[in-house]
Amino acid sequence: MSSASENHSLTLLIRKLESIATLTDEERQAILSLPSKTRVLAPGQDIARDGDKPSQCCLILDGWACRYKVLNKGRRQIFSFHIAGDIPDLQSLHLHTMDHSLGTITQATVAFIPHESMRELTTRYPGLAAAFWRDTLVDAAIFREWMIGMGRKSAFGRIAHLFCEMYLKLQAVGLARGYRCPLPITQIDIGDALGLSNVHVNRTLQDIRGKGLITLRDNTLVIQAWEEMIRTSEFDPTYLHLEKRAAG
Amino acid sequence: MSSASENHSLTLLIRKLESIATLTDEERQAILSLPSKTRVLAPGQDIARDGDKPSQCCLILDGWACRYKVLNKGRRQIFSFHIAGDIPDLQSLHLHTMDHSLGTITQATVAFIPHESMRELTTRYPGLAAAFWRDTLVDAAIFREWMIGMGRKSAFGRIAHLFCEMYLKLQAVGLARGYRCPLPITQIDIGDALGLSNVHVNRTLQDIRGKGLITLRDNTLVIQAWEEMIRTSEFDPTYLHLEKRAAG
DNA sequence: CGACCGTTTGAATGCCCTCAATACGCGTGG
DNA sequence: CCACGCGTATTGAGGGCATTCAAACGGTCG
Repeated sequence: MSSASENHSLTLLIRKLESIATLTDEERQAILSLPSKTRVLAPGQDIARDGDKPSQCCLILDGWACRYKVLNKGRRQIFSFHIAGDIPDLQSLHLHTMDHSLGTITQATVAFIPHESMRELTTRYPGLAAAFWRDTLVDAAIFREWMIGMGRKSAFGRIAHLFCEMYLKLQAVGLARGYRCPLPITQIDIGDALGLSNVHVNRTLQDIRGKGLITLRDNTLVIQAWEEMIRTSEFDPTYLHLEKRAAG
Repeated sequence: MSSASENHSLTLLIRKLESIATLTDEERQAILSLPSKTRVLAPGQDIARDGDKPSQCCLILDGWACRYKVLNKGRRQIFSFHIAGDIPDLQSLHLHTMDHSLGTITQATVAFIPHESMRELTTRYPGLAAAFWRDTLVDAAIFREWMIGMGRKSAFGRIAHLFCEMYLKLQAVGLARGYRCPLPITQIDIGDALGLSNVHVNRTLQDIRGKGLITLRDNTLVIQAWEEMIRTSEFDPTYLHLEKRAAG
């Protein structure tokens, strides 16, 4: 939590924003001077809960998180998975009441940034406001793509599509290469994200594995047949709006 | 298309923004001086298509539109329905390539505003940028709610939830009252929005009607048992983030 | 009137769910 | 060091919600 290490944390934010926008030196400097507090959170810990009115937002530095909502009878819907560089509750800057929860999946390191500072920053630097705005728009684009899956695709297509998406997202921030990436989520998580039962996720995974398209062991996913995966899942990366390649 | 009528059009935009934010006189004036061209579009006409790179965005003045994407074998997913006051392709301001299409459902009157003008406006007035940003965030919140439906709710719950949502959205802009609202969409549209076949939508509608919860005739929806509707569909309006009531 | 689109109904199928039990992996504690 | 607990993964069986295919009905428009 020293000033030095906090600046280092915010470098990750700069890198993320530069993967979707062009920043001036002044804007970069402004980001580095954001106040932030870094915390290490245990797996399965909530960062913000449905109904909360947060006064800060969080930048994920390491580990995985997800946004979700719990319904009655224990049903759960996961809306998104988040990795290093993401600000999963950026929306709370302008939607003051949380309409869902945000929690860690793995142990995670996160940096908290006060809303007040973010508001000053975006008011002063319209270019940064646009970059952050864009980030939330990509978020929404991913929601739409998941809607397609849940509305119109088979379990096979949904799971394959999710794997392609996560691989590209991780690759974009240098956390994946060679069709290999970490995937520290359970089959229950996958089911809750895609609207499937854990039983059916299991059977479908066996199907995908059996066709030789992927391997998935020890929280590591290897996509062995990329072309076939994107074909059967109708995956088109346009919606991720990855205009530039981040450094690996 | 006279200057006078265009200013009148933009009054609707001011009213919409004031339902989610507070504007200064200067900001209101700035919106009124936006250039715009008004067009009347036929039903089923595309405003922007998947893959397009629009240079303007559109404000709906009258009629209904929807965002959607077509997959192979004629499958279609509708992401959202839009009514007067909405700017359904506002995202194109910062995501330059359309990852889905936008089209009319009914005959519709829309005002087109150049991206360039929107960018100047949001750069100059951070408060307006925040208001527009907030609008896209509410959009995303609605996506999340639809994901819950498609992932975890029955056809009955999904349809009932959609009806509650559309009623409140219409009420917020003065287009509905007394649990009665226009609903100019086909059962096919409902199915494509909620991930159901038109056949099952039809049977489920009969079920909902049979229970005396609604009537739906001549493109008019009447919610006869609001409490029961929100209970069975687990509808909680928080996600719409309607902080203020717009004038009726 | 005929064409067309949306609605309605029937029948058969199927994808996925629920319930249930077993197996596996891992960390904790005896 | 092994037993135990716990969460996850796996397998089996049965059932249900929703789908697909098909056909008939109804309203609107040219």
